[in-house]
Amino acid sequence: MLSFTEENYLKAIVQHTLFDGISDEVGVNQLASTLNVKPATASDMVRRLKKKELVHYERYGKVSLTKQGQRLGMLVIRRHRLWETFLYSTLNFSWDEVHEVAEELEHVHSGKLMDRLDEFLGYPEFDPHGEAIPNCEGEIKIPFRMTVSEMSVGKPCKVIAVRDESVDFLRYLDRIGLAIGATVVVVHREEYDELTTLRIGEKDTVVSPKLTSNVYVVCGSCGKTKCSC
Amino acid sequence: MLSFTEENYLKAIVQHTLFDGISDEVGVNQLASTLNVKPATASDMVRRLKKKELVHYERYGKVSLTKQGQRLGMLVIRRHRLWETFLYSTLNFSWDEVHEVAEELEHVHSGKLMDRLDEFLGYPEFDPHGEAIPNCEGEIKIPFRMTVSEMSVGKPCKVIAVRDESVDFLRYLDRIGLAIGATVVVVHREEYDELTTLRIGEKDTVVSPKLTSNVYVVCGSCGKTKCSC
DNA sequence: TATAAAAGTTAGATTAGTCTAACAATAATG
DNA sequence: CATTATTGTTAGACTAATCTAACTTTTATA
Repeated sequence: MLSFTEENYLKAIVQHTLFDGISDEVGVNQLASTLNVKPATASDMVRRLKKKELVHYERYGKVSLTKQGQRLGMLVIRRHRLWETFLYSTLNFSWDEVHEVAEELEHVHSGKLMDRLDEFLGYPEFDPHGEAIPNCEGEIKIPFRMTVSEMSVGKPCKVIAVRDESVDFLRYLDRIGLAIGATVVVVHREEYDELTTLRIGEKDTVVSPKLTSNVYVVCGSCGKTKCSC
Repeated sequence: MLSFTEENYLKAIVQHTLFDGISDEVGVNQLASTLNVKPATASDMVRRLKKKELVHYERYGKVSLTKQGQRLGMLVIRRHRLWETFLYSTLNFSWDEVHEVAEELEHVHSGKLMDRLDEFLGYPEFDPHGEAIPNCEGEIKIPFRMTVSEMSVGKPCKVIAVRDESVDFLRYLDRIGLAIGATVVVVHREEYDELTTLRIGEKDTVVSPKLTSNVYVVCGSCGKTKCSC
């Protein structure tokens, strides 16, 4: 049985290698900073995960997941996302409240519980932030996704998910009317300071690259990520 | 914020002092044995709980709860019993499966979550074992209860709760048809070996004092614990 | 009431997870 | 390519929760 800490490390490694996927490996310092621990701590822990055959790792090298490590990490994420969905759809939490509570619920180790909850929720495909929910084997289809920052000017597109789950970010989106399913158009992109003017509904809002790079969209006409509309 | 361990100690002290209530204090060894730790461990821990002002305690003395300790212990029990009810009524777990999972869920610290869950469940008064659920202040009406072992011969009575939540015990009850709400009659009580013959529905079953002392009942005619029917 | 049994404590060790401070290896850059 | 910056490691210390082994206090009983 994995400890909370071990599960959090695996989850963080999945995020860096599978999801934010520039590379399938991650550095110890990077890991330390996502987990809010000092590099020394992460360095120790990575060696412990290696001994348990959950990660591949060599001294001064990068960290990547073994088959088993990936499976277990994905199951933590499955639990997290199913609980978020439950809190949002069944208990009427708002989308900025669910993450924090799910951080605790995700460590409850009962496969049966998660399968029953999944059934109760009607086998949802996505959590309240639009992220896909892994199946009970820890498998998931990771779609190639586009952010608003990569979207060409004038082309309507539809919001399908958000990457950042922080309360501040999600409340900000609520304020400017940006929700999952909303249609947005990049009205203007200022090269000088990278600010983007976004049309959401009827209203134009100027947003930062920090925002645009955290909102995933598909083409508004064909619904695909890569299209020629 | 309390640790899992601290919460488990408080819960155990509540069980011994408030619920199994012969006395409002409990010994260190007794505590150690319910928590499956060595006396030395419990002795240390009790001193830590005292420093946090959760228990009253003096060297070589007994342990009892402070106001705060009792409140926090009762809230753990509230969470446990609400989750049990959720697992049983919403996710269709059987009554012998709920306890184990609830042991993990009870440590999720979110008052809002519990209040919303309570609302979702329709403010249940009792968990699947017939035990009362404390309110969000940690308060509860502890009824004076009678067990089958105290019931007089020939008098029909109704099962309202069970004390033991172990899988073995609950499956045994299922097998002999003894459920919450069932009517039972003590047909015969053998003084020599304390075995009791119980009529459950149409069938007579011989049971031990271990069983009879773990099943709570009320009078079958008037529904009260103390009656003159 | 003296002694044995039960209950409880203390000292010293262990493991998981964390830290700081000093050091070492690798990568980036003038 | 030498120097600096970044990244990662090691050593030593700390806390929470546990253990064993030896010891002490309280309680029960012969």
